[in-house]
Amino acid sequence: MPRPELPGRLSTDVAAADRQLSTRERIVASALALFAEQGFDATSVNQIVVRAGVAKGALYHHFASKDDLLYEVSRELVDRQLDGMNAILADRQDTARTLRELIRDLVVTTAGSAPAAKVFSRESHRLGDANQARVRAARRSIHDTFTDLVRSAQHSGEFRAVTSPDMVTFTVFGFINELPVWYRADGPKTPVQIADELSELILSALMPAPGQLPAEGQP
Amino acid sequence: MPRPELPGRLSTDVAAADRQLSTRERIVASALALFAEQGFDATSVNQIVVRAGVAKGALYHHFASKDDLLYEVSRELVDRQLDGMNAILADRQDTARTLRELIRDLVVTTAGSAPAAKVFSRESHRLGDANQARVRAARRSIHDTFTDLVRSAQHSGEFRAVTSPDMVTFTVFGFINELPVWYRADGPKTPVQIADELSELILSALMPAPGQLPAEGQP
DNA sequence: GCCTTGACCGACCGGTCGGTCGGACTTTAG
DNA sequence: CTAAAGTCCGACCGACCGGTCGGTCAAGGC
Repeated sequence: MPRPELPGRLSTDVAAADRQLSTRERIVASALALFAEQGFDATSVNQIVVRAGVAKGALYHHFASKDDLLYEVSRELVDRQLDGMNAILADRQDTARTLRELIRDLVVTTAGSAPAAKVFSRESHRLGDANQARVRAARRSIHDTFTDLVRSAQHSGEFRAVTSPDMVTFTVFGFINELPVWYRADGPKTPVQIADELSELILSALMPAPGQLPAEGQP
Repeated sequence: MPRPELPGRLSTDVAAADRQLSTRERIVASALALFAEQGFDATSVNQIVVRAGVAKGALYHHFASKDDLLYEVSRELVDRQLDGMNAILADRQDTARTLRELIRDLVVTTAGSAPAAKVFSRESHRLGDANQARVRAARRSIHDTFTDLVRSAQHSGEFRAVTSPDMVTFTVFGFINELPVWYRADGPKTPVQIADELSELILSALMPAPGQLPAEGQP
């Protein structure tokens, strides 16, 4: 009767940056990277645990299922977007400036979490019903807030009604969702520059005046 | 020794619309529908052949692999886009009008092939290297043509340089790629209306004048 | 010293997957 | 008529999948 090998700590070499992370965090980081590279379904839980340098049991000790792992990744991203939006909406300025800040935050957050954003836009439909509902609700509220902002500014005459408010929202979020596909951190433009160009494009269409933001210390 | 059942024509009830389609076309249609509903990886070749009302062997008689099926779906879509673009570019008008027509064709094509567009934007990265390269090249040429059009119009002064040309392209194609996610054929707007609103938004930002296209029969 | 607890290990399981293949039917050519 | 080519059938295969589970072990309370 062969005596089984004594189990012990694994000694796989995990990326140096992951050394200080907890087991749970290493699992999430591995999963995120692999989901972004290969897609959710094409990634096996074995690949995840090997990359994280843990055993399969560790994964299922921290998460109920592979789906839960996808939810964790999605939740982190959406929470970050939601927090940013609420912070900006908290100290409200004129609509044009608010819109600029909203776009800037969205672009910076998305660019900074490009893998998560890529995974989310590609795989969110693979979430289980309950998790999907939670994430979609948050997502929807972001969309609606954005649309309402444009709508009310068009009503008050601050913006021209070149198009319906939904089209503006779809345009902005279409851009945002596609960003992780082409954005490179070592590309020629910083996220802030990208955001400002997008704002300029949108506001040029929406502002009745030549489209320039009024000077900072306007009387 | 049990005598095996004699193989014969299947008598599954395929959707009436698919009756006149060839076996090959039925397979592609089934695959497309299932990929759009469930995703590429989550769809098994068994599901595809059952829905198409054929046996597995028929699928592998017409296609080398499941990947090939995804390629076929992608290729059809990209070819359609490419053809539309070339037709519009063939009888060249002023840039603004060309851009409008390009956007209109893109929106109409995408809305009309919403399942294929959805599958393509979600799963194109799962294509094998060779097929992926082919499709990406076609895609790239569409992007580049669009960008060049904007760039040259900005150079000549026909368009204002509110943003760099790439941002305009990313904005338009971000919108296009996201369209199959929210577009409903029974929604309040027709594809043409959607296209015209998008054109209006983009051109309002790009045109030096108030942003209105000059009246049709202008003196 | 002993017992509980939470973290983690890894062999193992039932089931499904993409893909194969020998053969049988149908159509076309001669 | 026969032969060859083209089309399609479906049982079968080995690999691999997500998930389970009996266990090990270090730390802390008593």
